[in-house]
Amino acid sequence: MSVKRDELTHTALQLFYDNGINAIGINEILTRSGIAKKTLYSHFKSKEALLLAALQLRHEKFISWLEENLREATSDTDAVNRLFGALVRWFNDEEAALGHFKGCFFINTSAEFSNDDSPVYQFCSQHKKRVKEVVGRYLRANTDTLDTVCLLMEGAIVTAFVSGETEKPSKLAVTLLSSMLNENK
Amino acid sequence: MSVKRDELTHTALQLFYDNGINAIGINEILTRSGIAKKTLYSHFKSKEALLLAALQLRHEKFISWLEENLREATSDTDAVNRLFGALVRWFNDEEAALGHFKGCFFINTSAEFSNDDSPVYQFCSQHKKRVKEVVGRYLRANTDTLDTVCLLMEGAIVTAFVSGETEKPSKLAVTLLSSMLNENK
DNA sequence: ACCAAAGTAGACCAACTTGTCTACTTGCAA
DNA sequence: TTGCAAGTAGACAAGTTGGTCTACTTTGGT
Repeated sequence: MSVKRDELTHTALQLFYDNGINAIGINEILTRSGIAKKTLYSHFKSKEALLLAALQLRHEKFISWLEENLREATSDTDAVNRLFGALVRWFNDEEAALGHFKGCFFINTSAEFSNDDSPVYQFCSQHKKRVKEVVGRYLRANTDTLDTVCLLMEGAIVTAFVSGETEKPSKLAVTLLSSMLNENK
Repeated sequence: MSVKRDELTHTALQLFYDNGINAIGINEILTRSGIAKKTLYSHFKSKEALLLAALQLRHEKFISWLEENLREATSDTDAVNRLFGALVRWFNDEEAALGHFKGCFFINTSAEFSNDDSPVYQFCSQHKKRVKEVVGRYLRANTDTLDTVCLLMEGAIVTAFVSGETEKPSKLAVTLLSSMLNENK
């Protein structure tokens, strides 16, 4: 695809993630990226279309980051350790691939587009499903365990974001899941 | 205080919670409440001041709802049951006191005011602390257990909001916490 | 009955919103 | 070399934003 299109999507993602969608106008994205308005509207039919592209980009970044961190997991316990270890690094801005931590872009965006049949909300919802699928691929345990892992993950992300607790929740999650996994052996 | 002030705060809370802060203009709040602009600005010095009042109102509503649901708890396990039972009812719009479920107002608002030293963000952060305090008052268990309860609670709220899963996460949380509480006996 | 406080309606302001359009300039391929 | 797609700058439209202000009306306590 076009390089300008990519630049726009990147800039949009950065600004949207940092400030929220409604707080950022199209003009700011243009100034920041140094691209003309006409060019933007030749690639995207509206601000919402640009937002969807930004969400797609973030989705891809997040999924590959996740996959990279789980790829070499040797057991369920190991996978859980790797997952929450990676999350803690993300919360502490030590994961360059994800940028400065500002919570989950999809949760944040849902808050501004919470209408059930908005494509934006649906994309966010879908993203969460996909994340669960990826995590599930690295867990031999049953579905309940997978659901629990994801539940704790959401909790950890939100707690890191609004309470600034970047370490403890993940530690608790790991010990909890470890004992859960050992039981079922 | 003034009745007009209260009406404004109520209307603002409803609209802000349903649509997000930046998506709602002052004029919409005025039309919906049938109150004049001058009156608004005689009670609040800015939109942000009105938002803070709405947050305060929601905070009070939420805390008393929580307290009412936990008040008669007879044990830690019972408290956990009551807590997650109440949450599920909230997710399913069966708790009139909290209105139509749209996730956690404080998480949602943080997404739009994520600057660390914004008073809005700080209020949201504080709210979470207070919630933990209240829950803690009904748990004899140690701090780690309290933290775990809150972690699972955040996870359940977010999952209900973006994935529409209103029952299962809470069920999982309850069984998890039950076995945790029995162990430590 | 009176008067001040508190309300009303809505004009107005300057800045900003998304999106369209014109007119001009590049860079590249046939 | 020509021609065209893809870019540029930015004026412009039409509407919305938060907030101020004037002029008028209602209300409740003494």
